[in-house]
Amino acid sequence: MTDRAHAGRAVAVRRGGVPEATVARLPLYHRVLVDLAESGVATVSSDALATTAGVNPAKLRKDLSFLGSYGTRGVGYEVSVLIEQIGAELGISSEWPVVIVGVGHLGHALANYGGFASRGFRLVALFDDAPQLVGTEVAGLTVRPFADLPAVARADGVLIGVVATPAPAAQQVADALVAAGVNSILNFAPVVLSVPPAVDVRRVDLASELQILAFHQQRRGDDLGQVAR
Amino acid sequence: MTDRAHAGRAVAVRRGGVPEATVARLPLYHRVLVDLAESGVATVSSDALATTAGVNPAKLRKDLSFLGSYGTRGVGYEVSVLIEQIGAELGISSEWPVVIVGVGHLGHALANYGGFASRGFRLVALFDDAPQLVGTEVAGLTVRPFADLPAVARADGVLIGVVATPAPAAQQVADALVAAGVNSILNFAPVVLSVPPAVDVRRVDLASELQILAFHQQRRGDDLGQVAR
DNA sequence: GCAACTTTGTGCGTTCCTTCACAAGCGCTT
DNA sequence: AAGCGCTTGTGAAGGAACGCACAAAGTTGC
Repeated sequence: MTDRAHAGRAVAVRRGGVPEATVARLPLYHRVLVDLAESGVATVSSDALATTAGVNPAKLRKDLSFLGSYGTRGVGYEVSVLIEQIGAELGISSEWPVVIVGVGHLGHALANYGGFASRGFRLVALFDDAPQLVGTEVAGLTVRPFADLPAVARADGVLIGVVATPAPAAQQVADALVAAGVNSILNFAPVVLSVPPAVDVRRVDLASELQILAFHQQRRGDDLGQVAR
Repeated sequence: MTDRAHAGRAVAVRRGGVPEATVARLPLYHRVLVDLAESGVATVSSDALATTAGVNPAKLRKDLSFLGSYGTRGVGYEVSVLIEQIGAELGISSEWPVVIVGVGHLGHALANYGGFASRGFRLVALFDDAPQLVGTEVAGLTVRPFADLPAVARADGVLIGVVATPAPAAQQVADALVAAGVNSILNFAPVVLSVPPAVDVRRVDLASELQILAFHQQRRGDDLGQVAR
């Protein structure tokens, strides 16, 4: 999973010491809960919520227990309360300024992704150096040349950046992001970024995901003595 | 019934028993190794490879040991051998036919992703029901109406599908994929898909990834006594 | 006010994963 | 051919995560 050993020893169950595995599931719970709320559901049991989210009920309860005790025995959880508590834990209350670098198809897709605001993010700028893109408007923002990054980053206090460039450009983009004070990077380029230890990088890679699926698929096939056609 | 039944524990580490955590890292190693090979590197030590991939050297060696013993003590690993062995384990040798449903910006980005062929995948069809898209050519393929899915899936033996539609359409797309014999789904839509137990779904969600980053960012800020924003 | 019922919160055993540390093995040098 | 330096492969220890199972705690109905 993640071997981002944050602070090394801080993982102990201190105040706010939510296990990494739990953190990774909180956004999922949040999403499911918001959907429930929109469907008019006011209260939900751990069993029902766990089924919807596709996890084990006991695991769900334990995850939620790290945030505090917000359930009512015999009844369940109030959806709105959970949404608020998970949101608080994830920092949705504050509004994180985010920049996207690279406005190809992927950058477009990300920029037009509707869920930024409702999840605590504000897209503040799009960068790309392609002349035919600079100056055009995408998702209500004007695409700016990458050279503008430092100014924007400092002006808006940007700490989170998304790399959606082709692989060859990714490393130097990351370097520039780090130099501009960004220390959380979401990397969609199929390369391993080299950054200072203080910078947190998450990598999202289509091919890796497909290969993991293919591995399981292959194993299933082997078990049945079948051959992938 | 399987080896698992009459084997206490050792067999779990035997042929085909690669731990899930290791499987998730193999594509990363593969990618790094291919990059090394293209740079003309012929041999690499676990330390060097681990540094490049950003993992612990011992973990890397243990991961590789599940595939067999392909290193030379005192020297390291031959890059080409590792690429081949990891490829074999991941099923890169065979060529998995893949379909993408949804040809918006994200679908475009995925379709134009160059790494399919080199990683054992062959993109066989793109589906979208938008009239202005059907019939157009994307990434060398003609976009087809979603109704064509069953025919294509059976003709090509498609077992892996990518959902790149907006959230509201995702569930029914998934249902159709399953009905057409697809049992590995990569889901980019921000919803939890409900599928039969035999179907393997992996979810890739921009917002979740950002929220995990934000959580760590927030925790770092808290540690320093800072306030977000 | 009490009993029956429901659901949470969690202690505990189990499994999985990670990391350390070192013996075994290989090539190079002398 | 023997010793030296380097790197792999892995035993073992320590953590982290999972999930069962149940007591605690609340609600509902009478």
